[in-house]
Amino acid sequence: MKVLKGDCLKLLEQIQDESVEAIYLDPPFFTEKTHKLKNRDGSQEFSFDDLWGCHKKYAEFLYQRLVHLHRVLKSSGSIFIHCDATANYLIRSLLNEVFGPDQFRSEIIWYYKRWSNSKKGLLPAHQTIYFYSKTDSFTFNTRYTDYSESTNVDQILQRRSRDSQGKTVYARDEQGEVILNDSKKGVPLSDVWEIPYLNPKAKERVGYPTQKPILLLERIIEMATNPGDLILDPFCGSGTTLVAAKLLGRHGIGMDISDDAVNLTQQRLINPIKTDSNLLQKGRNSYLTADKEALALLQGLDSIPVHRNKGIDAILKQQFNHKPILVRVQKPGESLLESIRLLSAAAQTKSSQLSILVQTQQSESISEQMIPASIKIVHAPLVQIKQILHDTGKDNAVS
Amino acid sequence: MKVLKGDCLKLLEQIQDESVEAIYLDPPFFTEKTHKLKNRDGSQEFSFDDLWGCHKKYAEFLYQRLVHLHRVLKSSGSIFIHCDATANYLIRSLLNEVFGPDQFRSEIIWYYKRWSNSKKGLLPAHQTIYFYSKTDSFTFNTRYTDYSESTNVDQILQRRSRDSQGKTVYARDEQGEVILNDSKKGVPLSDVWEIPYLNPKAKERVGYPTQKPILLLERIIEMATNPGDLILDPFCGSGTTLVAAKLLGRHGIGMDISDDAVNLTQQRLINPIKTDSNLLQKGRNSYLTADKEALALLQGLDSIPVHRNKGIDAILKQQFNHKPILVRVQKPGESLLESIRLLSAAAQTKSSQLSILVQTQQSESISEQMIPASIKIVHAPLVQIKQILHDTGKDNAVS
DNA sequence: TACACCTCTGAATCTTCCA
DNA sequence: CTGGAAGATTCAGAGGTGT
Repeated sequence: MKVLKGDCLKLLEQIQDESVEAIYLDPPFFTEKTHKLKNRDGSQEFSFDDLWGCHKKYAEFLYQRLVHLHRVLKSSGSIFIHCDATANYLIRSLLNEVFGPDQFRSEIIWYYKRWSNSKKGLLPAHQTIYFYSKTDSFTFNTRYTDYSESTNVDQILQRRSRDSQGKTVYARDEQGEVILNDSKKGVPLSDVWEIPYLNPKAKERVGYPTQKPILLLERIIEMATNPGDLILDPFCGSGTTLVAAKLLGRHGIGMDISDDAVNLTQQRLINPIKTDSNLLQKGRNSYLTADKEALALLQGLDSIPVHRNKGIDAILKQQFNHKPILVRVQKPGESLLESIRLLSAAAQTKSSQLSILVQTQQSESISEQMIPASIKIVHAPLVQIKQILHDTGKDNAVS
Repeated sequence: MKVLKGDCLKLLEQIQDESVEAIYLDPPFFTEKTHKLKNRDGSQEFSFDDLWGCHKKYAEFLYQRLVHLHRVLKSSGSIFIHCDATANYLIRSLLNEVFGPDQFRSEIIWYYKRWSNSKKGLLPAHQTIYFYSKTDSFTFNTRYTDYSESTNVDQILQRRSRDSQGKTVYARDEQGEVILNDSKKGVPLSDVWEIPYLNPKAKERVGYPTQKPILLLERIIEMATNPGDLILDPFCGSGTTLVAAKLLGRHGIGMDISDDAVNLTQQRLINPIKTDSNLLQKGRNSYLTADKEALALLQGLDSIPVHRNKGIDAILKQQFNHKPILVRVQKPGESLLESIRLLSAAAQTKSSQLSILVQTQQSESISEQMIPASIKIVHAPLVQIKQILHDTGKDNAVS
């Protein structure tokens, strides 16, 4: 691991041709003031130079460095450029210029959930990483994702058979459930990655403005290099790339023009802290306490699903007496009284004055007095249907 | 709804300045190959004339049209351009030129799950839509989504304030009790949208190469326009934009240079929109299909699921008078009477003497006489809950 | 007009508490 | 003591407000 201080343009001169397996960079973006619009009537002939406009300086800056980066890359090497939303199109053109359009591999979308704000418009929740290789024979380790994470993929993994008309259909067992394929290889990683944003509470955080999650870099490094390979980050900032490289047994060279960045990086390399994302490790589904079946019963209702809370499955968006309206769906094998108890407890802590319990199981009749006034009970279709069958059965003794 | 045949450059001249609220376009992509796709029965063939010799020619082609599109847009209007991965950076530059970089609103990422393992590298699974507005005061209807699974909604409901050190803490009243927030709407929609790719088997599919899911268009239209507004699609293709616009009560103008596209669009607009309507409703409830939704309501019932379009969703294993007991779940956007009619018809052919209808929508009260004796109606939780809210609202005039 | 400061916000962690 | 659930905390980014 080497961390060099200075402008990477100069520092790169010391790096040998074709010596680096992978490059990751998150170049600084110069925010320049907007340029004026020219004639919009379309009368004038279109010129490509216009597109560059005032960004010429920045383009030049990056272009020079990209040329060097291309030079030091091995023929099996790849480059990953992390882009600002305002500059990605610019960087893309430069990459096409330096690496060639044929060497474009992927436009990786890193997306995440984030705090919202009152912005008018869509909440920005992704960043772009361009992936180019130097030649067509580039190092690439295919990575598979767990297919169980996504229900859509489940469908793809369903076993197929032919129906009576000879059409391909999904195979189903006697219960009508789909049968899954045996293959457990998983789904090849796509170019859309959900990786949690570096959380405000994460210990991994070192306070650097554009700090990236180690998990993001790990994925890139594992994908494009093998252990022992050399990785270069010409704008290393807080040094996440090098930390990830070290954790994965790769070599690394970092460069930054700022003293602080270089110091920070060296410090982090001595004692790398990586917060294992609970979310990523266990998967989103591990948080779900309000199970799918329960929420399905509430479909169409204007409600907020509630997880991480045993007593309730949802809160209505509507309020009652300025207090939340809680909803619980009776769970299988749970007595009605137990349901009422759990819901009552939740209602108390949330000072709710109106709660709704969806009864899903037929039960012993319980006295009205055992139901708190603030709890209303509604019946799942199943319960009502069974009641109907029971009633008609009495009249009409045929099963 | 108007569908015009011809090059949109010419056709746009007929459109008044500042008369359109939103524009969606999916311009022909820059590819060397021609898009050709046979209709499923092989009878018809669609083709694009999208052989652009070089980038410059393509850029010029698009630039001229963008200038006109900018002109016809109202000052509160927005434009959405659907981009191919190979051309998005180019289109982005053109938009900056014509609309101005300050009018960039979002880079929308539409992603979907796919299955393929043929390629070395990452599986492409997204497309980009650029969202620019004409001015800063653009029409925008915020849409809300669920909170993340890892979010403790319970906490979100509590009001917060700052303590003496300026740290954020929960607000408490004099008794030390937490103060609750007003009702929450959820999280504003982000710029990353997961929308399933058009299933090759979907009925929606009409055989046009780049057809987009109607759900995608629905989201854009609802976001950027209000009912009665005018929407323009200068490369309307199979007409999904216009269909979505019509279903949402907006006006629309479509243009396409191909006879096939214009005919197809007109056909889709004239034809009963029922299929589209169903699909539109289907998409509204995140990822559950109408089938699954219906089954969810019937969970735990000892029944045999039945394929759709036969008036029924399930047949109970139990019988009544040695005849099957049929179950139908009222579909979104379907009136109760319509449901009864469909179920009755099915009951007749199956000579069922007892059928059950699960009412999922609140409805006008209908007289008992309109319900055949053999049909029993049960209520989905949603209906019962709305009734409770209605009743308590009357007693307790606080929302 | 320009700018500093305050307010509001949701994700996902960290911390505490309880059985 | 331990594991897990419930509760608390932090940050960044946009808008609003006041000087």
